[in-house]
Amino acid sequence: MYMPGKVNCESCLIKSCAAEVLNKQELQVLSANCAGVSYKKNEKLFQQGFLCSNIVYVKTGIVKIHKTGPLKDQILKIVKSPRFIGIPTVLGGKVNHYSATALTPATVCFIVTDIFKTLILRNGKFANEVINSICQDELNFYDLSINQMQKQIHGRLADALLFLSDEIFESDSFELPLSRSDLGDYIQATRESVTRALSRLKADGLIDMQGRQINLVDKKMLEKISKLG
DNA sequence: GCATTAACCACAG
DNA sequence: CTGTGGTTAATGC
Repeated sequence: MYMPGKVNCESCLIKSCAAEVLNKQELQVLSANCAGVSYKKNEKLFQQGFLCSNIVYVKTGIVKIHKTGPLKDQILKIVKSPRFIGIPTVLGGKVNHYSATALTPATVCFIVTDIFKTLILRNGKFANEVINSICQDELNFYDLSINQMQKQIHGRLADALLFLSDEIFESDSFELPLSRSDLGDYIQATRESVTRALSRLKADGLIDMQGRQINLVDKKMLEKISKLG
């Protein structure tokens, strides 16, 4: 997982919306306090309960945000690059309240916390972008929560498949980056229930599936299941 | 009661 | 890591 490298934020092609509004001098400061790191699949970017020293910007790859509760691990959300993760931790505390793990190979920039805070204080536009992304996150999370609370397993699974298809892969056919058990941690079900629910979808001809290769055949129907719960 | 849902357990590839 | 089957507790007619 180690391969820290210098980065140049000015010429970075995958700048965040927030970094987009920084001026030249600010970008130079950012570059000087930013380190690029590559991760392999299943490597942890940071871990719950550990001191957090940096803010994380995911440049490429897909990452899961997860947290160990009283009983088991739960996946809070799956995010696609480019995206900041861990802003609430940086602004709200010193210890990670959750973990982040790469689901695919990923490249990441670590930004020194103090620099991030300084940019927020100095540049209103930057702060505004950061707030926007936090708000978006919160609204999305409300939706996710309410859906998970009120739907039963078929609805939750349909939600997850549609989410992966629409938001993450932007394709009807993709390879699941999660094991059955992980998928269970994501939709609040056991791995057995996930297996059965997936088999059911396959048997009913709504999806095609070989191992982790998924092809959404009847999206309309999946949306219906998602709606009806 | 009876059916449905989904977790738990055990065993097998 | 997955799939399957039997069992079981909770919930709703």
